[in-house]
Amino acid sequence: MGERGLTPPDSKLANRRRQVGNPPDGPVATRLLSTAAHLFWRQGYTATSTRQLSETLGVQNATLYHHVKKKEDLLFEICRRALTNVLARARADVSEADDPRERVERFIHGHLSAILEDKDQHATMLTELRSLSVARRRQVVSMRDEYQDFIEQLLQEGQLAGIIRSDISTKVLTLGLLDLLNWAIFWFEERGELDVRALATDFARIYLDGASTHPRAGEGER
Amino acid sequence: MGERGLTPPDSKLANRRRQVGNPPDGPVATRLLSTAAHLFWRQGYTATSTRQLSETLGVQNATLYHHVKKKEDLLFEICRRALTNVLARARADVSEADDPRERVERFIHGHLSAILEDKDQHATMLTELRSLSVARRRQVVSMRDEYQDFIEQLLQEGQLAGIIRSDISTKVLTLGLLDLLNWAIFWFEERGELDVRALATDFARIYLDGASTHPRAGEGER
DNA sequence: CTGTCAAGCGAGCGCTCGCTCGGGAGGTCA
DNA sequence: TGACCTCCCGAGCGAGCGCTCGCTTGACAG
Repeated sequence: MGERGLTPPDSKLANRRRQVGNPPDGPVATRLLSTAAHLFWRQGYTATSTRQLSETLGVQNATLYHHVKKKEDLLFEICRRALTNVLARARADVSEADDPRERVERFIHGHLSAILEDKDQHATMLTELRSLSVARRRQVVSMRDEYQDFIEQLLQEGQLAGIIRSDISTKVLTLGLLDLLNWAIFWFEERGELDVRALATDFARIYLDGASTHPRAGEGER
Repeated sequence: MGERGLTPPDSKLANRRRQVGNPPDGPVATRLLSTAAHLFWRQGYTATSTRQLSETLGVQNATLYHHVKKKEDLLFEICRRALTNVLARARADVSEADDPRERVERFIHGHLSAILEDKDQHATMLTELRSLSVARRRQVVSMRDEYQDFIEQLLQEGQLAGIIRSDISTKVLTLGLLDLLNWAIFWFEERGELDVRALATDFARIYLDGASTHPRAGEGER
């Protein structure tokens, strides 16, 4: 747009910008993915132009293409990292406990922390999958399936141990849990009255013990 | 907006189109919103061009603009209808019962049915809000808030009646429930082994009674 | 028979998109 | 010194975007 008027025609432009610290600062390469994720999440992938991205980074549009081959590469890498992160976090947290119920609780805390502490990345992965090419989408989906299998296994362990109900299929239990957790990303506020740990505790209670008081209506007192 | 398209007294217009051998059939005005919603949901709002939309409808791109003033009008109308629908459905279903727990169960069934039976429209509303202009987004968000208040009230009734736990804030209980229900839209398959009613029953069980087996010795009581 | 109007058309305007090109500045190292 | 590399730049290409234009067609009311 009107950015031509902001930057004087100066050959030492790059140097000067680095000294003065015009944009956010730090090498472009390190800020690239997080900046892209931020814009993609706020505006959507297709609605974010490479020009806006480079402007936010404080470089020319052409410079972007020194670091990346295509715009889509950014989205792909964001999705890949998001899933790698959350899987690593979940595995680590779950492995810290032996009790089946505690393992589920730890998963809930780990998953929620992972996605809410890097909302841009994870939200982009959750909402912009369809903008990837078929081949790459397949790749990401298979990573997502792997993650889903991990949770399914976790819940199945619980079923076998008798602490997770078996009258609902593991699949529905898994997808329901992911629904509950993932989409807090849409409304959770870092600065709100609720912190991540408290929310995770509440969600663990709702998911495991239910929103109703106990014992269940229809069984016993009323 | 596209309110004008209440279907003219079906003339030989459809005939003419049928003779020429053009696509799906029926007056453009009646297919406009559902076709748009379908494309928006599959590909995203920004990624769907007006040319692709008109091509799907079997008309020239210019004709589209006889029915609609701007592309964004379509998105706005889709969001408005989605929220009007789901609110009407929830109100109707809930009012059929007096028992607080049964009211919540009916809400779950009604909400899930409403969104899964018109996935295109509701999914578009859920995922493409950010593409609306500020003023219109505000309008849709306030409709959404109204709906959320309705649910919050429903759950609060339950809390007062003593059948919904009070150690978790009504807000979190509401948002958790909406998370659980809404995002089934991403993975639910019409043709799958699970039908909407069965899924709603499972989700009602998970939400109200929890995924763990009962009773939980010692805690969770209130 | 005529005037009005919804519905649709082909062409194309002004603009932005993703991406490319040839080249320059500065650092490293033989 | 000079060959090479990384990082960045200004300029701009072809394509596609949302949207508008002047015009035609067929149904129908007076």
